Amino acid sequence: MIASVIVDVAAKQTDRPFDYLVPEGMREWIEVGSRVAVPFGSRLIQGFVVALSDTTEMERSRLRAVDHILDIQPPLTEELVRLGRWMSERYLCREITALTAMLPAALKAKYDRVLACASADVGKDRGDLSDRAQSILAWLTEHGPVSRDRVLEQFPRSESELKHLVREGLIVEQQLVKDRLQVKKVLTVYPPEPPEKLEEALTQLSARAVKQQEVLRYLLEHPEPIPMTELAAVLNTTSSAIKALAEKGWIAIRPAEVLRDPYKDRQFKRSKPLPLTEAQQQVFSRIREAVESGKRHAYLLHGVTGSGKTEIYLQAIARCLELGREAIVLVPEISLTPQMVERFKGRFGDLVAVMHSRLSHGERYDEWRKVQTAEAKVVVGARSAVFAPFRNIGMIIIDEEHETSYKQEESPKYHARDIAMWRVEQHGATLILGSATPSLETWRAAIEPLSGEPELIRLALTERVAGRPLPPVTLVDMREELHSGNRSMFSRRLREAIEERVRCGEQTILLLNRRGYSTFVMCRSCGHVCQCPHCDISLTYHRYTRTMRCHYCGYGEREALQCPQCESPHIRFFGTGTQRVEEELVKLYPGIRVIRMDVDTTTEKGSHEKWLRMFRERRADVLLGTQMVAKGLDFPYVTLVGVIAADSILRLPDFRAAERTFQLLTQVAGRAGRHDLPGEVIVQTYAPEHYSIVSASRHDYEMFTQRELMERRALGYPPYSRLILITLSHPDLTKVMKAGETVAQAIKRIWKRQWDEQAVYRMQQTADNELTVLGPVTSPIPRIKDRYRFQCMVKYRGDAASASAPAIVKLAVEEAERGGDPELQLAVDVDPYMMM
DNA sequence: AGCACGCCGACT
DNA sequence: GTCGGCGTGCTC
Repeated sequence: MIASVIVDVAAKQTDRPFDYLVPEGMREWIEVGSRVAVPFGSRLIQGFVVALSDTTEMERSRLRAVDHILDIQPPLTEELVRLGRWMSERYLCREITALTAMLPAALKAKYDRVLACASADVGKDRGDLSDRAQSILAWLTEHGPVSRDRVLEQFPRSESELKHLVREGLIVEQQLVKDRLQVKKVLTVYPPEPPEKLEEALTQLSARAVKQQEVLRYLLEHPEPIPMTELAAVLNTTSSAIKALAEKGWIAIRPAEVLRDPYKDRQFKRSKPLPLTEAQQQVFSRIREAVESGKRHAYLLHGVTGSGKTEIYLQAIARCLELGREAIVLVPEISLTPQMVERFKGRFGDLVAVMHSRLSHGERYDEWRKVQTAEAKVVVGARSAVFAPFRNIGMIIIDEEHETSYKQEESPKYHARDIAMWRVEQHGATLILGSATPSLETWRAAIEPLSGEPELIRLALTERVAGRPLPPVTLVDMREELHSGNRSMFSRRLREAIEERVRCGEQTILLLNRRGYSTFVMCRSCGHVCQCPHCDISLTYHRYTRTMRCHYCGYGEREALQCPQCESPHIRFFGTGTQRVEEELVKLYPGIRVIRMDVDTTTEKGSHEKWLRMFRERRADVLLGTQMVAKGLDFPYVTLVGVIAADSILRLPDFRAAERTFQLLTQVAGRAGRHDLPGEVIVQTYAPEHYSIVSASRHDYEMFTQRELMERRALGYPPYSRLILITLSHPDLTKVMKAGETVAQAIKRIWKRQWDEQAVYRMQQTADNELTVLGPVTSPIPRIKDRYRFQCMVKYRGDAASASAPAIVKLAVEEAERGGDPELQLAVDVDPYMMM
């Protein structure tokens, strides 16, 4: 039997399967998806089995054998292996990169080499060896098998000596492939078999050993193994009483493996399905029918904030579970709050596995294990949960479908929506994309299909549950504020509104868009802005450390006290950071209780939840923060939402800037007045007439979409085309420009060749096909870490172009790489979100 | 990506 | 004459 293996080396030359013999005894264990250790060159590395067969293209004598299998159960399914292949073609990444992205980090390989003396007397009478070699041998004899790194620590720079000793056969080297996984063990009490033996112990026990008697009686009644701390807790005693029994030999205490459960100490109130409104009911029956059909269906669930989408998800999942199938729910990282988890755990209890980045590696692995072993049937998680290794998926839900965090910005640069579409197809499952403000790509797929049937069917929820109205939105023109002499960042309107809430004990959420308004340091006398010497980016001011830092390369320097250019002392930081807003708030209303949530205050584990809990318990008047306060939060006493500067993203050089502005404003507006108290939203802006701001203030998605689609169509941007961004970087400016030119030319040439060759095929195409290359042009950040950056943008539309664009780009990039310049770096982003 | 192999200059 | 610098090419 031959196993084709994708090896754990993310390089172009090794990005293909390598064939290995499967030893006799391994045949019944090895599967497609198995993680194996294989010899590769002179080392032993990890790999994934992607195919099993009886044939190979290789000369059989040249094959080596699989060393061993690394898991009892394969971590990948056959479906996920195929998905990996597809991703590598679609996103132009290495196959191993795609496969690794599907697994918890705990399964990432760790390599270790262990050295030991070949025999005990090996160092004796070897006058031919160097002194150092002899002392290494002596040391190894004493310390036994030791990792190679440890030996090198003890004897620095002795690599060649070690190699020599191994070759001479004096030292044996063993290579290990391990994972980063730490299995958690707790001391567990094991009663004897049969437990009746304990009765004898009871008679022999001293009458004074009350606690020990209690322990025995408890174990007689509950003879299953129990963690020692838990036993001690139930009986209100300490481990010493239990240990005493173990010492007498009546019971055994052994460490046992446990799965970490990050939510084990929390009680989840069991919830029952809520009655649905008529609108909800209509939507639900459509989805239920789809799930019951067992065929692929895809829906856009377009519901205003507070329209009860989550309840529909819950009931649809319940139906899915009844049919014996599994469900995946994706939620943006930022809204994966305890509240959110509680809703799912409350309904489905232990059938739910939760996956998000705030879990430790171990916790994450254990949640993943629950899915793998089919102990869990529902996964609620952020982006990467779309790879949950289920075998019979009935439904995938992507909540807040428009969120940009579904796009991974590192390789593999996948979009969870694409992956979900692919998997739904494989499983004959139902896909639900939920949003109040669908992305334009999704909207168009539902409303304005390119040809024939729409890819998505739109289901709408236009009313909030219980008929609560959407809060009125007031736009405040900040230019007018300035003209009438108000130079503070708060308009009079917002100031009064906050004051009123504080007075009557209600709460306020304040949103500050930090992007585009970061705190740069500028000289007021000559206008000089402090910049990073390695990147073309202004430095960001950090108040507590009194430093200026570069967000791209980490460069930092002391705060400038005078202008480096004109030596004026009038240098200070600018921009509206959350800290400044907080300061001004406190100045305006002494004693006001403000919770500030931004990167600075939420890095610590659990701090995010801590702040939100504080706010929920009304121990603060104002919750002030960046984007993270805009999403998904639900606080009954919040009756005011203020947006400090609505248009800060609007000016970014990004064709999605208007869409992002609209989405953010709509989301944040939805935070007010979600319960019995009516809400109000105040939006401060310098562009009160911009359509994204006007339509958001009217809660009018269609008005926005209509206008925005017009703009996109006129400029040929997505969803009327698709993009591939190629970024090139090099320390040498001329070389990167030249490489960019090579790539652009190659793409044009290959496309033209295909076009000519496929003239017949083209005739059959109904949609017009087009593929153009923009650039090379300087990247929006022209230099990072002393490397110059250029980019080419490939823009294409039509079926034929869409089918071949990634492959064309791949060929072109390979052509540029063949130039052989090791300093040249190329990065490809298919369907990019960040144009930087 | 590692790692071995191999071919040239500076040392015991 | 050997050690060790890093350029080349391969890994089933």
